[in-house]
Amino acid sequence: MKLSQTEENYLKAIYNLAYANANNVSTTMISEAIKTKASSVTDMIKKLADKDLVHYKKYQGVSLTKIGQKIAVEIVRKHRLWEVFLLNKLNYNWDEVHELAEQLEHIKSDTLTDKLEAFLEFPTHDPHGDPIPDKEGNIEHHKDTMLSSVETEKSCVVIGIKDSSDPFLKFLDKLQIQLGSTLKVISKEPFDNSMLVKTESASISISNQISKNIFVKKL
Amino acid sequence: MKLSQTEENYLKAIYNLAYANANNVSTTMISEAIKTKASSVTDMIKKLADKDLVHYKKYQGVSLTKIGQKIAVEIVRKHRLWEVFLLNKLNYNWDEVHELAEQLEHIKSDTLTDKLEAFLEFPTHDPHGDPIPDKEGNIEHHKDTMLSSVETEKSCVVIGIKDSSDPFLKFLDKLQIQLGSTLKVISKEPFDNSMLVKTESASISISNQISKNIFVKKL
DNA sequence: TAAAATATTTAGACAAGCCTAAAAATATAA
DNA sequence: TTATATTTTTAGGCTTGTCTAAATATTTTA
Ligand SMILES: [Mn+2]
Ligand SMILES: [Mn+2]
Ligand SMILES: [Mn+2]
Ligand SMILES: [Mn+2]
Repeated sequence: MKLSQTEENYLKAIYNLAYANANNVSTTMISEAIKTKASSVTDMIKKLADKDLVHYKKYQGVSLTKIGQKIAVEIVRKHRLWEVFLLNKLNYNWDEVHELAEQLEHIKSDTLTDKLEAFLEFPTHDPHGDPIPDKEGNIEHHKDTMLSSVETEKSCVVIGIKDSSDPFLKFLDKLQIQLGSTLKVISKEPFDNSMLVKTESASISISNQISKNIFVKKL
Repeated sequence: MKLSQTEENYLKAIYNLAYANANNVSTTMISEAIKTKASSVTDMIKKLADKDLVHYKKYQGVSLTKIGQKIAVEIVRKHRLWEVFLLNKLNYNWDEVHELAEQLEHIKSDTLTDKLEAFLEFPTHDPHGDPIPDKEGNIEHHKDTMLSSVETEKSCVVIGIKDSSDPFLKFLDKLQIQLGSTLKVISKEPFDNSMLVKTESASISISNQISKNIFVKKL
């Protein structure tokens, strides 16, 4: 099945939204993710349903079919591998790779992805800590431990970023927080759920908004 | 100026045709290169002329403007750098890289091409011996010595392939002729302009059709 | 140089993907 | 349980890039 870039982008958006929200994905959610109007989404959903890539009942939202899921995961795999390439080989920063990967993920080839993966020596995670699906589409998801749920006095290691938008990544750079950073929670403020955290280089106050977006592994 | 992939492909086609033919490029030639109908070409030519990328007078064919030329060379640069990447880093063969580079050349970024070039350690030629334009668009063209014009008893080194289509490249593989191969012309057949050539591994008869498509440097 | 052949352009149509405005369905609130 | 608000779909239209068929210009041939 040969899909257009646009169709691929819809599938990926539905995949990501379904993963973050479990249930059926609404027209409006997709329209926000893709930055188009809801009416355009309805049009596309019908096309995808005709191709058996999504389950669709009018007014009830969509979910991916087996095939749709498979294709979406392939795109995610390509996206994340290209991100690794851009960071490791071309020396981009982690806040620059996403936009380029959005383009590169649509390159069509039967062999490219696997060759790229081998060249990168089979990375397991992308620059934002997201897991890279294997050739067969298997993917090892994060356990959902967020920094916000770490107890006072406990230490943890940063293993992923939930919101990997440009500004957030740049902000983390300023705090000198990166994948692999060890953080110790000094104290928590019940008032606003902010926490005082000791990084390798400083003690900083982190709002709940931020600590809810950092995946960690407790030590 | 943000161009569509299609517009970029037209500019590149015009560039290549103009380079191979010197004068104005005809509608039909473009339609054959792009594999579309002449009427579609006329439409696109008008659009490109409106954007000042080509000079166009009805029925007189087109030529690139300064800006059009600049953009075309940038695309050629990207195409050839990606071909080097695919061959050197991902271990593709020289007959497989072109199709993928056709896609990769359209990736948009202010920084990607230069970073890729640096990563590849500033290659000067692509896998088919074609010169890679530099950042400023300067390009060192082949001197046009073809194998067909080498005299009997003289030796030469293969430095480029004029027709770098799949089947021709595969054929050269079979003959064990590659970039850098040393060839010695044993004899020439005036009858059909074929030649007997000694390669590193064998003596082979080469038709004029073939010897006209191999760039060489005389020794 | 006139007729025939070929090349190019125009006219009208279509699919993909998007939009706005309006209608219909669903969800929320009184 | 109605009334109101929100979401989703439909209807109709636009742009890009393509096509076929027909008209027009240029080139070749006689
Ligand atoms: Mn990304
Ligand atoms: Mn990522
Ligand atoms: Mn090529
Ligand atoms: Mn090439």
